[in-house]
Amino acid sequence: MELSAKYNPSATEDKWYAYWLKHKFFHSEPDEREPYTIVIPPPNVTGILHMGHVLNNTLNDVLVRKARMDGKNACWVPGTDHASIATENKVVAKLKAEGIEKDDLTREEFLKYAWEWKEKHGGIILSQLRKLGASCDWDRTRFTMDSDLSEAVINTFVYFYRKGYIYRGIRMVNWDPVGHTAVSDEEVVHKDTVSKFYHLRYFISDGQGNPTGKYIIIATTRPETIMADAAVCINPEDERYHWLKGKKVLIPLINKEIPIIEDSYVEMGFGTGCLKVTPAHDVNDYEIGQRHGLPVIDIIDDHGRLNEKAQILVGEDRFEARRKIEGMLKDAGNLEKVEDYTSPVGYSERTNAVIEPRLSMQWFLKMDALAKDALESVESGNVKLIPDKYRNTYRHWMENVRDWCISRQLWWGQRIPAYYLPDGRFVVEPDAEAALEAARKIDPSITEADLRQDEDVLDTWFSSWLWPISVFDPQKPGHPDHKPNKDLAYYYPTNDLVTGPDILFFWVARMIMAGNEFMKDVPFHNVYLTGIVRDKLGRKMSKTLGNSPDPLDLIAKYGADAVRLGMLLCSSAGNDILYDEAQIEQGRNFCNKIWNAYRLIAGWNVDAQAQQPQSAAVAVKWFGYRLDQVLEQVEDHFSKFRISDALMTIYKCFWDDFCAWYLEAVKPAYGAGIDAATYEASRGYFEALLKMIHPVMPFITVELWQVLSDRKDGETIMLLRYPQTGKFDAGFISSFEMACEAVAGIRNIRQQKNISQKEALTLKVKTGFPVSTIPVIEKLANVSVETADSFGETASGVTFMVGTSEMFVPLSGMVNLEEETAKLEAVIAYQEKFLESVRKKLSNAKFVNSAPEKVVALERKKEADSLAKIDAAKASLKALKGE
RNA sequence: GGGAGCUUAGCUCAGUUGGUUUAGAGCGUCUGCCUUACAAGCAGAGGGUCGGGGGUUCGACUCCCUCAGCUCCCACCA
Repeated sequence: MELSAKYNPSATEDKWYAYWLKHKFFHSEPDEREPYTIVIPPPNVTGILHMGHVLNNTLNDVLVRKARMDGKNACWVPGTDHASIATENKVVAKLKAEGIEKDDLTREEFLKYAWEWKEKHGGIILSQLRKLGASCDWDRTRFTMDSDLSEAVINTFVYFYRKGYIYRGIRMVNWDPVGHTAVSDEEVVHKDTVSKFYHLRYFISDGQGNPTGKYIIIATTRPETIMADAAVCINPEDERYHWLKGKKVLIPLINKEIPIIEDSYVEMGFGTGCLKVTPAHDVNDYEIGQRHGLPVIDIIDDHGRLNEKAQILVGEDRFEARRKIEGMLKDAGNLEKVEDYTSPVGYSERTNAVIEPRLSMQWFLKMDALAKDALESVESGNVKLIPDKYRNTYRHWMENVRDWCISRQLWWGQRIPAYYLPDGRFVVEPDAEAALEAARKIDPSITEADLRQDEDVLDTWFSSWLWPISVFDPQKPGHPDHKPNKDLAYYYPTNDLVTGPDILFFWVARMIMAGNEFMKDVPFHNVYLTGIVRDKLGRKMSKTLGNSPDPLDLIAKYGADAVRLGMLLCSSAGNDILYDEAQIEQGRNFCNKIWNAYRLIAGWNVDAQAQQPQSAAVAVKWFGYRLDQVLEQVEDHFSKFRISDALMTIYKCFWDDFCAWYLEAVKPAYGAGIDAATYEASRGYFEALLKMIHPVMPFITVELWQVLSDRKDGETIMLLRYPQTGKFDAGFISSFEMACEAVAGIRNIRQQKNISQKEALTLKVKTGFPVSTIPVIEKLANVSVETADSFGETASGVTFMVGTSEMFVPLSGMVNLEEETAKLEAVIAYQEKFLESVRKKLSNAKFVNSAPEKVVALERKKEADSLAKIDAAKASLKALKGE
């Protein structure tokens, strides 16, 4: 069989993915094995794959594939999130492009469009995950708006309502004027924003509504809201303004009279010390207003435009109004000055619109009890956050949590199951029928037509917090007493969750709450928090910067395995990842390395007559031990979620140990056959390595495993047991390492002296050097090794050290006396200095007395080794000089 | 404003209860090689006073204090 010198991923990936699907290798059903469960962080149903998904899902897949090969019943549940606000925005935008306004549609009509969009574009991301090799149990794919999952959400709402945790009330909420909905505190991103600080003159009223000549100056960033002012507030301690007490001032432009009030909230040192109080449009002002019984004048509508209550600039967008009112104030003589000012401004995470604090009727879920339990779950270690540093952040959040605003003024999502009677009272029931029944208990004359369901839907996270439960048993949420079905009983709690720290509170904390509430158990035990993928300059990936590559392009160019390896190489938990295409190239190069190792092995012909050369026997023995040693390290890394360390350990084992040393040591001469023992051992090692690499690089390992022997249809490497570590002889391994150092020493000499590898040399080693590995030195360095007590006439030749062993290569006529002398003198100088520092330590009584014996013994060994090296170098020097 | 974290080779990072030589890896760099598995490769080499300063200790990259720089999270100062 002719094999190309390069691995071609595109020829193999789709083929094997189809094979896996055909045989349902990813599918899991409860059985007697130990389960290993991961639920996918459900991507937005309309989302497309980006680098963050690649990182996250590669990590998930590595964990799942490893667990599967560890003999566990691995189940990775995939699915998508309906992402109410994001999806609704996309649908609105799409309709707008077609000339259809959402406002012109009924709820039903809009939802029809939305579902059409979902059917058409939804789930694209799931098919993209297949390109990446994700081993999800696709038969279990769920969507947060599947009818039974939606039911679970409604039941949960009813449950918490009956428990007294859900209430309705007028609150100052974060209004998103682009999404036309309230958003939760967590969905508001504060960013320092450059704006203007307007200093406005508010004239004192003469009591008849006319301005006197006196005025006060008020500093504000939002002059467009002055029409909603209800008072001007000063600090009661502020002597500068005592003369104002009891007076009234006039709002510029509309000349409305408002009182001066006093409240200690006002900082005397900030701004002018006078605060305009606008209860409808600022959280603090609202609270001041409450304390002083001020009216709430809401002058901004759902779209962020001034309404008729503003009296002026009606219909203008708030920012346009700000711009215009500046001129109006100036013309009217009310503008004292304008300064540049930077202040934190809240933005909507979803739409990036500036949040408008606004009073409205919303639904809230009480958080204190839920948060207390969720905090305990993490504090007790029942849920481990990896890395651990997030525990502090988590605690801080949980201890300061506020009630969760769960209603959204949207149509896409689960509609709140509250039904209003004509008189405004309401009932909360799972469906309209039950609602009617309940309503009739209040008023027997109520008919179906009298009941009106709440227009709002629930926050997306109010469905995704049930995800680890509802994907298995949608009956359970909302019914803590319901007996879990077979799946839920088997798979819950899940094992690990891989997600980004940005949704630690949105999602992770709330899943823990829901788990505690409905399952009396946490939803997972380990939360692996990835970093954010950035470009190599450290910038966040974004569409506007254009610095975000399309993962599918990368997969097409380098192969899925290369992309996976590239992402993982630099990803320690919790650290941001600086993405660089060079890492993907490294992944591709590794694929080629594996591929070519296979080409070598596959090209060997067994010679039944051939005896195993000693060099091969030594290498076979060594690599067996080495593999066990590496596996021990790999398992240790995996157990601590040090995925990139595990990966690098395997990478080096394959590239350095296996290819550079093992294969070179056992490789027969060109055209010669290989003995059967070495051949079988090599194939076995190669197969073991394929298994070790498989969780990270599923495609190439499958491709090669399938052709390594005759495989039957339905066989697969992905269900084989991961290699197990065994006892290894560490002493033999270090003897082999000494041999490798000797080889490197000779290669070095060859390079310096320009001696071809083909030219055989003699290597003299002192008695005591481990003889077992000498055949490997002879083969790899092309030398014949002689052992001797002393090197005798060493006048022409080069010495070097391997550890404390002295080595000598006779090279008549090629030795530069000065060079060799200088080298040896440098060694002696270095060692003497080192020896001095060691002896200083050893002569310190405090050190010898208080340091552990082990450490002291080590220092003594250092001393002895250093002495040996100095002696050897001095002897060589003497010989060199012919003394 | 409050809190957390980071600062180790040109780059990205390890460094696991303070002690395996005078600190490691991958990538990049430099030198020599197209040696019949692999030039996307092979062989070799160079590169760091562990951010600055102080302290604790027989011993500090590791613990404490302090200064500087960076990052993230939380936050209603108009």
